[in-house]
Amino acid sequence: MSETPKKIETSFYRRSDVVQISRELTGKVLCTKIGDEPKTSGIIVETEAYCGRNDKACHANNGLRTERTQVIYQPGGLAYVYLCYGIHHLFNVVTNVKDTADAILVRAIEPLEGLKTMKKRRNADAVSPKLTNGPGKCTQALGIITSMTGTDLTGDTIWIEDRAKHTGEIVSSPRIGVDYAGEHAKRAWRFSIKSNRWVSHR
DNA sequence: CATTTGATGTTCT
DNA sequence: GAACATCAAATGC
Repeated sequence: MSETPKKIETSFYRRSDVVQISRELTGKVLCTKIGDEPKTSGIIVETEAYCGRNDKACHANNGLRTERTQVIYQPGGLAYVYLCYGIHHLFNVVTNVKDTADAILVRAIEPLEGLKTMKKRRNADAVSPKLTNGPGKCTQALGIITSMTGTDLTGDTIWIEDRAKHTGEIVSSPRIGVDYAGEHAKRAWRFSIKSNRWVSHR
């Protein structure tokens, strides 16, 4: 009667509606297995959608194609990890087909497996919301770093599982930290699980 | 409590 | 040289 963890496959990521995928991603389980360390995982409780076309908040807005953003143009199902403010590694899921620059930022998770390892990586002595309730904290707890950009999410380093687990109502709200995007910053493309204590707050 | 500020490094102009 | 999808510690009530 165990739940059968099912790894999400490529077809899930390659659909065209990044906002819809972003919504569906909440409640799924993000997992990592880095080197010899134990598997770590957590329920995705907060995501944000970024669309390459006509979205100023996206790094690859308006066809901007650089060394950093090229992975977003790859077919869906890859990881896009980049360094923010010189310190934090932010993890995104690349979606849609080749040459379309859509991606989803994972902003917060609810710790599930490998708690001891995550605490060690975060240099924390207790499991509390502080452990993973922000995009930079998630990646640190899961051991994700920028060199993992381009990692295939159907591989055995970073992947996402679909467990039919009850989570909660999904609510949408404006994206965070993208005020520079003008009108586009107001788009309600952030999805989170209602009343979940692991969701980030501003 | 709320608000401010320093840390930090890669990317792009 | 400026900007940046952030965090934690310090300061001000």
